[in-house]
Amino acid sequence: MKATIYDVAREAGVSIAAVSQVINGKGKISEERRQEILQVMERLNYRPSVIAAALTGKKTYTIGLLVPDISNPFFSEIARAVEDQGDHRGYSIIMCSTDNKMERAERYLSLMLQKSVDGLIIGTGMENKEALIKLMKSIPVVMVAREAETNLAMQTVIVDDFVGGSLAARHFLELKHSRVAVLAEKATVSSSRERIRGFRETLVQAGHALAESRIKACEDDLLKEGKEKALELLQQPDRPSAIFCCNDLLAIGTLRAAKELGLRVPHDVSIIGFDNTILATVTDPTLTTVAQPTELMGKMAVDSLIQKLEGQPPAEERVVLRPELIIRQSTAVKE
Amino acid sequence: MKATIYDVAREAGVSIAAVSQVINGKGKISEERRQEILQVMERLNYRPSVIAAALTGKKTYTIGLLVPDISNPFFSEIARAVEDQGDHRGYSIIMCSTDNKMERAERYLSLMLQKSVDGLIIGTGMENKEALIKLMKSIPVVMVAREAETNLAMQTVIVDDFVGGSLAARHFLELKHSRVAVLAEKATVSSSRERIRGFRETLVQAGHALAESRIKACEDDLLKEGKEKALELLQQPDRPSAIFCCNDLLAIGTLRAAKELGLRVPHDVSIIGFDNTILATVTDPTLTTVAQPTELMGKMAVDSLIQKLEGQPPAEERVVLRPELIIRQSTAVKE
DNA sequence: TTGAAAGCGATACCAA
DNA sequence: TTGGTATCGCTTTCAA
Repeated sequence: MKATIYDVAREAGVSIAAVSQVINGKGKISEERRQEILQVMERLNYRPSVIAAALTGKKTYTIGLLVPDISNPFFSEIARAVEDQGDHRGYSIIMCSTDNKMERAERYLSLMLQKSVDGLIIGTGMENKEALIKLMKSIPVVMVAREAETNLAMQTVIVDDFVGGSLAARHFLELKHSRVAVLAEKATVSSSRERIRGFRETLVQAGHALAESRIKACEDDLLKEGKEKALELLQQPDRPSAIFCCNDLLAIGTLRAAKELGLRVPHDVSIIGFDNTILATVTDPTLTTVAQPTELMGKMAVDSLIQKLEGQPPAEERVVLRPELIIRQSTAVKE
Repeated sequence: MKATIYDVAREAGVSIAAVSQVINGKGKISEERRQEILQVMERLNYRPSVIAAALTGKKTYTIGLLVPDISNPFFSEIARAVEDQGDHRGYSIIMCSTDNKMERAERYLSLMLQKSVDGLIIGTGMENKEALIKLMKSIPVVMVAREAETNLAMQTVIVDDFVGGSLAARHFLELKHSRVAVLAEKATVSSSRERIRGFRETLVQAGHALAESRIKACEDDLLKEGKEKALELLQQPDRPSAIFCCNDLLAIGTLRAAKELGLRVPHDVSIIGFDNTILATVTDPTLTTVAQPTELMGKMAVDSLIQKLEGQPPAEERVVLRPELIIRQSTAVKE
């Protein structure tokens, strides 16, 4: 069996209180006793139980991370950054893929609460405002890469999606594309909405319109549905000469649709993605995409959460990072 | 504050024991009382604390998952499968990226033990045999996608890496390539070793050799180092006409190296990857690769672990799945 | 069928 | 400085 604090105390001939003190480095203890106890701990290969400590009010040093899908490269990159910074600060990460399903998200949230995680990093939509508000009363939360759907004050680390969409539109305009379309995630995904808004507004300012029929949204399997919807867009009368995709996965679906229709990218149709995941660098052609500072976002989210956990003065509430357009081969001047 | 079992008991006018019984559905309780208590629990929005329950000997319903890197698509796909099946069976997943560093792995392991996870799924190398043996005495472990480096009996869900390497070699041979090279992960990674062994053996049986100088290994950043080492291989005198890469990331590095040298794939050099991640489907050209049944592996690892946790008769100890060669565009008959 | 009480492993307060 | 002890929230005998 694993050694407990009692075993250590007995072996060392002291009280458990003494042992607890050396574990936590608090209280007064003679250096002599401390060393003795330390040795016994070593000998017994003793490791204090986080569970037991948590029961007395200490933290579990565990953070819950909610994302739509850990196997989506964007989120696995976020997850890696979160894990690294968490580890660095002494916290472990429990991962939860919600598939953008509110039901899954809520089940996971309730579970995280039961498991007494110290805090939550949420990178998935939270449509249920009330649930979020209630949640925040019981546990510190920071949003990452997604906006909270409430007007509640809450820590958020995000990229400026509006600007991101605008960047994409401007690039298309510079390349003389005005007959454009958008492939997005479903409307409940806040980041997609903002990206579209930025995209459209920039278009409108330049005197162009973006009809609703030129926007298609995908529910679930981004790759598969993305291709299907892209196929629809590319077969519309007066085919768009450029498509803005709200993430790299969708852009790949579009790439495939174009190929299937015998359209050349960027010659016949230009494509812009979003996220700048590893995928964007390996496709054929490589993807012009709007980059998010993934690593930084993960790191800042963790720091922001831990700051809250440790009761330090909250830092900036909203951190809005700048997206950046990475121009590769999937975009070109309109023929 | 969160409601506790005491709150429920008081509100319902019963003892905490009674409440505990309805939580766990054990013991004898009149249906009437049960309903009353259930209602109070509902009203107080009571959720039993996993922490407290765990302290009394129950499980934490948490599994630790160790992989080299959660942002490597192969492992994020495994992770997703593990998470889904875990969730399905009522378990949460704590993720740990080890970067194939024994030091990180051991730190994480000790941490998982302190956090009282119920079991471990290990998908990263465990070079330290003794540590592994000791580990297995204190907690159920199943290996996934990696062989344990001990002769200890342990649950393992793996693909036949030897056959995988052999599949690659056979494909090259059929395409008349005999001047071949290998790009691998470092020698401590068991899967790479086996793949190379299978590759070489098949080559040898066909009367060809594979010189040590034709094998390069990467330590860390697979993409970056992969490209560097591939560059070296492709600049050797008597340049290899085909390269077998031990995973898709390395294959992409090789693709880049080839491009940098102005070599066309597959015209000038054929490339085979391993894993069949999403990456293999989007590259230019798309990658011929050896596929692993990722989803199945994740699922089986979880089932196997939970079976152990729940003290059921252990199923098969070693599950060896068959890899499959997926032929795409990165391989062709030698000129 | 119900409840009192003894742990589980650690923390922290209070005496000594 | 040290140690005794109540406590955290829950499970589990064991009597009643």
